[in-house]
Amino acid sequence: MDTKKYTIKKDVVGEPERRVFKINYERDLNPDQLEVVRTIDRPVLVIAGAGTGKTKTLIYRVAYLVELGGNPQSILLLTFTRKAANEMLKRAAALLKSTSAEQVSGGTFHSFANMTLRQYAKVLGYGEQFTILDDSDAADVVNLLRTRLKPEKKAQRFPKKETLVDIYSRAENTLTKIEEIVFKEYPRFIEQIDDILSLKHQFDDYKRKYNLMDYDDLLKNLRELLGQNDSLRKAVAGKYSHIMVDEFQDTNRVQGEIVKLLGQDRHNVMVVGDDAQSIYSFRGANFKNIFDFPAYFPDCRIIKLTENYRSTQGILNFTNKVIDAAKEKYEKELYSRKKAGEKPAIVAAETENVQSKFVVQRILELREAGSTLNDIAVLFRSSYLSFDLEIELTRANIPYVKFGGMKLVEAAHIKDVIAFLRVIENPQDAVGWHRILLLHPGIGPRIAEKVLDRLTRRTGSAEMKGEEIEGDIPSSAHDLISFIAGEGKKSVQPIDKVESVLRYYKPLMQSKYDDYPKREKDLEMFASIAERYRSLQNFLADLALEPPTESVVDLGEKDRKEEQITISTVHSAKGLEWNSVFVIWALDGKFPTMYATDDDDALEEERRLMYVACTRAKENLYLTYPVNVYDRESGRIFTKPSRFIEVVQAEFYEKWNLDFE
DNA sequence: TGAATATAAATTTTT
DNA sequence: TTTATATTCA
Repeated sequence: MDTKKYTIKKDVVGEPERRVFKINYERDLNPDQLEVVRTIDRPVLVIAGAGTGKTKTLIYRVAYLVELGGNPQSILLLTFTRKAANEMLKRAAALLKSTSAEQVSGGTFHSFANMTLRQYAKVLGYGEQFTILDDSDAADVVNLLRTRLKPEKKAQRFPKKETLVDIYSRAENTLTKIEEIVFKEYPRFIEQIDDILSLKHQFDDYKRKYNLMDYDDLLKNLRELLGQNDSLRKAVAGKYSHIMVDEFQDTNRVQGEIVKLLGQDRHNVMVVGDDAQSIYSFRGANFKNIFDFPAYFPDCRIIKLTENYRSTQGILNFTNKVIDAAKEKYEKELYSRKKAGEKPAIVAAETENVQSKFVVQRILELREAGSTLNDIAVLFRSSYLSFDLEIELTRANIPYVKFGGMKLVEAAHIKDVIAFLRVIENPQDAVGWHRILLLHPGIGPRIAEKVLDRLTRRTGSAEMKGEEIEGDIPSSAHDLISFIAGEGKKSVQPIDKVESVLRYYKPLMQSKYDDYPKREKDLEMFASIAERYRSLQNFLADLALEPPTESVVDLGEKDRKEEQITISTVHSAKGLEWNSVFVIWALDGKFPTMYATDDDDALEEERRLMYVACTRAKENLYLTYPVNVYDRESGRIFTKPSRFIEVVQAEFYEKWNLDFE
């Protein structure tokens, strides 16, 4: 009997002509975008300039895969922020007129790492109920260890705890040696390199001992997990038919490695990025990941998106010039078919307050002219630069949300409450213990450590009882210990535990802070967030990984106001757009910040930051700066506009001179 | 003498 | 708002 071999081609489902799609991809997308959407059988690198419909293309690709019959859960979307991920999923669902796109897997690298590690922590010798340390927690641990080291070292000045954490974090994220980081970035501490290194070891040991992971550990451990165990990597990566990574220029080397490992077997990775918008190198991001991608995946297709749908040609001419001066980049000149529009305006104000008044008045005029407040944003380099403006906005009754800067979970009183919860969840959490012990009158660092010492000796065994801690410690410490022990035993919803903690904490807070009524509102806010959770562990993980992004001041009042302008740091404005954008403090010394002016790489990053800021604008762009600023720190007077504006020829902008009535 | 509290100084950007 | 230093208290 004859047998004949007959093969069904892999991409028969991929042939668009044969299927009827709900979405008309040819009509909605330009040829480049269409190619991105339809290239689903190999790695893809998309170089997408600002405003070129990057998000739209990603959404359409998700929709396309789902329409081809793909299971949404097997699509993994790694984005930079949860805000971005949610936004994307919502839009994809709307496009498909179904909710299936909401099932797409995804989140930030850190949350993905958290998810995976909770499952496989044991492989690495961790317990799966590990606690996540945020930056300031990590700094607290380092500080704890540092003070133990200190007594003999008092003569020399040793790096501050934040500096130490920064050094360690950079080393991890860029896969370089601590020695090298110190040598390059902090030469003044070279002599103390031995202490810095040994402290790092103690830090690592400590985290392991108490089952703690900081942000860097999440990534490092995920990479280790995928890199060292073939079958495990196949199990994790095998869950996904397609992997897409947004904002690839802002990934660091460890994240880059993770992407490689995930795509190693199936070559099913698509990454999107714009080297001109890389603004997170201070966190170890390396836009060279973009250049490395084709080297690692030689079969990848590179697609550039250069048609800009966001800004008028007038704004593009300006922003193209700003980025032109950059040293190393993928060449691409953005163009737009929108009308020429107004040229960007550069406005010199006499003082900071005049600058604020100008912005306020202009906002009111734009509103008169029919713009909604939601279409207006004010951007700045550093969060403190908006203080004066905020006062003027309030005075003029213009509602606003602020992004960037201090977040709810960073406020001291919220951190206190979180520390209580963490200790209840994980009694081994020494950092948490330390913090809540110090809240009690009569307990300072010394006594706190004494108590901790006795506690940790005990926690190895079953439960702890306040009475067992004998000796000369204040009765308030006994009260605290029995309170925690009591709460730990209860099996109730997270919100109930929060309520008990608040009852216990409020008197302490009132004696510690004079402005406690204001803080009580934050606590209520916090409790209402807790209500959404069914597990304390998830609640705490989310607080560390995906905290509410709005700043403290706005959270409570948010829902009252329908229309509001956005004020934001440039970093937090990434990926967003508005009709009218004000960039305030475009002053040399503030933007670029003077910390960057003697470092070429840092300066390049500042330039890209300015580029990101200006490309947020669709129609109106205003750059303002006060001309007479005395900087207390450096003792210098700043008078010149940002050097990034200075290089642009005068024909590409208008200069406005302010006059008074 | 050691430890808690009062006082003074300083502050980029974020998962 | 937090962190290093000076001062006061036990």
